[in-house]
Amino acid sequence: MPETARRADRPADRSDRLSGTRYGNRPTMKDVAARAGVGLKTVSRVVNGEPGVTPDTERRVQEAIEALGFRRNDSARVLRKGRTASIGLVLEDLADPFYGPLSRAVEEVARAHGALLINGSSAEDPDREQELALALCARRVDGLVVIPAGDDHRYLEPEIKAGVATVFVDRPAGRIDADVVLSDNFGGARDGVAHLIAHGHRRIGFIGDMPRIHTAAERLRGYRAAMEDAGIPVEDSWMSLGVTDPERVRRAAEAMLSGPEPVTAIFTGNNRVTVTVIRVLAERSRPVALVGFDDIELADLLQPGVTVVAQDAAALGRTAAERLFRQLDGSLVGPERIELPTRLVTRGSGELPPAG
Amino acid sequence: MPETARRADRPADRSDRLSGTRYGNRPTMKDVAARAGVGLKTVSRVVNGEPGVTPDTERRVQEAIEALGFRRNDSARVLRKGRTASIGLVLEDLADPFYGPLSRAVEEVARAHGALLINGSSAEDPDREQELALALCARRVDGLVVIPAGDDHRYLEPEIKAGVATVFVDRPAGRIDADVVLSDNFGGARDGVAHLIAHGHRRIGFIGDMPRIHTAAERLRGYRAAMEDAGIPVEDSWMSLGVTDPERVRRAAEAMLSGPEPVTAIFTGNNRVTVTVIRVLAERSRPVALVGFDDIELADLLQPGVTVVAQDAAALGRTAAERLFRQLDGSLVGPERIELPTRLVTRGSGELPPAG
DNA sequence: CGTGCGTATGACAACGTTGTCCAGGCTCTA
DNA sequence: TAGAGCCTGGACAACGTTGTCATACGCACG
Repeated sequence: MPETARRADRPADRSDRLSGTRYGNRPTMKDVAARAGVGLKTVSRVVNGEPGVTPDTERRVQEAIEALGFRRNDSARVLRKGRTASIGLVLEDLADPFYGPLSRAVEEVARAHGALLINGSSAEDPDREQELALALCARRVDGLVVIPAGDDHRYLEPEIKAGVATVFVDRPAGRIDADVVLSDNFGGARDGVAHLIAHGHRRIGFIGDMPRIHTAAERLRGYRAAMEDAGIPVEDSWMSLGVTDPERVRRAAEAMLSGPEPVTAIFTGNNRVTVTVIRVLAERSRPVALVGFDDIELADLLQPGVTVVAQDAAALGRTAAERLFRQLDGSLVGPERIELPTRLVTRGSGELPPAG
Repeated sequence: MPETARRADRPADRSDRLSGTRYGNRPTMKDVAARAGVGLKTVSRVVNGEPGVTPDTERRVQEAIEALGFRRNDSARVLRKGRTASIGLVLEDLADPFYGPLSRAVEEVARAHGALLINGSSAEDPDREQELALALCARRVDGLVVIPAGDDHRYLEPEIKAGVATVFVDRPAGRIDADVVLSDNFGGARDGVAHLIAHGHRRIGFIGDMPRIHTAAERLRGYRAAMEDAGIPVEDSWMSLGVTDPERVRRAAEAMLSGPEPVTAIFTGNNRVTVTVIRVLAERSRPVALVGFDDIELADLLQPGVTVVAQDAAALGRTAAERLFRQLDGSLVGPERIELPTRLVTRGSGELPPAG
């Protein structure tokens, strides 16, 4: 059945919204032009605020637009103009409180540049990250902000070569040379652990994510560095890696808190781990010091307040997005790695002296 | 200067990325066809997995696609096909922890239907909401999930008429008839306040947002209803409306906790207010009961644990998105209002007996 | 009064894809 | 072996917009 016939026929078909292939007979510039009795291009001029239209003509066109409920089809516009004024954000999990502010910051920068934000969660799955990133490229986003889930981003090479501005955040890109914005994970962790050492701790536990994740590896490295700087040999039983789900974190924490020589302090490698460890410690009578990487909400209201190494998620997002738009300006020379400082926030749990 | 000339010229121009109007010479199906020595449509068939291509031809095409780094231009596809396989989400603030899970839930449903999610924050500004929603319509999203900031949505009428599926979440649409998915704000608040009354409280304070916001009004109504059911006359000094920024919440709370007849319990109208009130109460020696609307993270770890009326943000998002895709299926009859139940989570703060 | 110029307007092609339709070559059967 | 029918592949138009270019008109000036 030809398209045109379908348009006119069967207006009462109840599944019209879907089966009507086109956008339910949306008016086009041609329709507006016909109604206003002007040429197609004149409508285009009015819609885009281009000069060279008499006030009288403009008024007629505006009336027609109003009457028909016309709205410019940006798909066609994009096809013609080449740029979409939209950027993509691939993150790990929108529901994670860390990414809310980050995402919001990216959005604000995009908005300031007149661009929309399209985003999706990779759920920490490299394949899904790739699928998502390429889908965004197919939509011809002008740029891409990616929080890597995988560690090989060569699949983006053709896209970058084709002009898609790309910035990686939170974790570095894998096997390609690209802009990266990250927190000083190493320095932050080192400072946090040094803080515990400064308060007299020597047996300090570390619970973090798999070292295959860059941030986790860096934080572990910071832990080791601080211990080494203090001349404290690290025992294997103090470290628990690749552990994030609450049950395993709980077991790991309990393990290092038991035995003849339990740890007197714990450094946690991310917010989810921190929360679980707080629960474990709350059930114990003997006080254990705690410093966590990433801030958590209400950390100051707990007893004791939770000392953390805080990252500025919003600053990460903002910096990345700004860098992306500067790529689009063409005002950047080459890929760069930007590291943002972390901040140690002391609230009590990190200042507890060693017990036992 | 003609487009084609520009393409080829000045490859070394350092602002190439921007000034090159087109997508940096991206290969098209035509290019792939030429390289593979086949017709344009054959490439289209291969890309879309349509039948009618010999394995040998398909292989040649695939090789050409690989070699050129071709990626289908979805803008053109959308223009031709009419549907974009993307939906828009207009929410209040991505950084608000309430909207993270909601947004994520919408995304999951979209993904299950093969659609992408484009979103933006209205920052509680009706004009910005409208601007955003219409921008999404210009992109020809198939559907729109809106968390209203304003109370007049007639501007969406032409869009809805043109076939844009639309669902409002968390707050009802203003002045148009549309699908709405919300929490039982009235019932939840009433139950929460009744809970306090059941524990012996009579002088119960209420701190909430401006009643012009639907959810705030409903929660206030729930508060009043519970009090009335218990035969307790409400004094004006117990209620503080339109107060959300921390400083003013603090003053409001302190005011109702002072004087000759202070309240012995407080019901807070949303999570931000709850958090501030927790801080105020933490500084006081005399225990004051507290029930908050919206759950907050780590609420169970505080002393006492915070009793809340919890909404299921993810369920709101999921329900709305599913309803949206059912609109697109054409399997729905008319607009409907769906109310999801809330859940009272007792953790201690709401079970404190009246003091003084 | 004619020429020249500037401004308002419209005709037309192109953007990259997909749907329609037709041609040519093949197989299968009578 | 010829004709019918099927399968593969390609030519072409269309989607709605914008950039380019040509035209027509009005006005000032010589």
